[in-house]
Amino acid sequence: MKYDSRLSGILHVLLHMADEDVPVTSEHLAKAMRTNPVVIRRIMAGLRQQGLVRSEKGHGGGWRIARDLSTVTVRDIYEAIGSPHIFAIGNRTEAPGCLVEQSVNAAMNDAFAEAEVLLLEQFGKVTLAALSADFHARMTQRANQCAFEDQTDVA
Amino acid sequence: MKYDSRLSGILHVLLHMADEDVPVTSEHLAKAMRTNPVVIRRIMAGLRQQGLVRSEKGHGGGWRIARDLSTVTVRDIYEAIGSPHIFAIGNRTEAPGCLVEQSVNAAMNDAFAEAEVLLLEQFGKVTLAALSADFHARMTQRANQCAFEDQTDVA
DNA sequence: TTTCATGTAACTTTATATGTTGCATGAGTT
DNA sequence: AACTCATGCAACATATAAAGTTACATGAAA
Repeated sequence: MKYDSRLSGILHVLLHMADEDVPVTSEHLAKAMRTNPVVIRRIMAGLRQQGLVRSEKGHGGGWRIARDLSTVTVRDIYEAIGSPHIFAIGNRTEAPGCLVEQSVNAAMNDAFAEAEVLLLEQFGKVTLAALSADFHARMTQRANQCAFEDQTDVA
Repeated sequence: MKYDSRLSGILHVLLHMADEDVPVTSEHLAKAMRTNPVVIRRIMAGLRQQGLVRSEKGHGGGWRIARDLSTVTVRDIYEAIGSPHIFAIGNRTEAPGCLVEQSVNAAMNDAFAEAEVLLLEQFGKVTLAALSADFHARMTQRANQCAFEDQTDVA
């Protein structure tokens, strides 16, 4: 199955950025995430529009987080990237005139709607600050690996 | 966006079948759903393994529902087709050694897990009998169109 | 003015759900 | 027995969207 990994990818990138005092380049982030700099820019472009990150060109340029981590939730990020569809299994829409289809869709939509509400509530409870704290807790536990710089080789 | 429409497609097909006393051919179902008979057979093959439907070859053959509609829930169907992934947005798994990734995944997985439980609970409450009843209620309301046979032209 | 980094459009690749063809198998009909 | 109809199934083709890539323009710092 194929996933739209933008959300977790973005969270990943933001947490890496949060641990840097200087702007981080797309290339650096791309290496850490084993992807392409352009993909990073594409992801970040949307977030910049929402004021979540800033970009700087030229020497010493790169990406910086624009807001306090404690004021941004996973839900904010989700909405900043355009609230993509959450579910992989959806309703057929090919025969909207069919009453059977309408009955099925009605039942399914109710279920999906409730699950979506719950999921977004959960997302709303998780701040980037909390994620960062969790990450640092893991870091001290296993003081061995990771940290952003290592990602070039490891991640 | 692209959906895995198997679940709603199957529900659709089953409800159509439920309204027929004789076996329904793959070709008939395919026309009703504007798809290919082979696609129908592919879908139904899994359900037959679970004992939800029966198939008969040759003259007068086709598909028949094997169980009482009131004993089958949407959740049963979902599980019968192999419990496909529910969410379109998932976790990256490309850097499992990265602690940032682990933190992100942990938080996301919790949220997803809760939403999944809720969704499946909802699915478990909806029987095929209930869906069928809802369909028939719509039928009597708008007595004009639909019914299975019409699907050849309309649906 | 050279270097470095983002900005963006256009294109390519890849994954996968879906659609299609062809033929084998088995059940009923004539 | 021969014929027709339907499923069973493998193999191949198509469509679509995410992800990756290339190329070049723009702007900032050295």
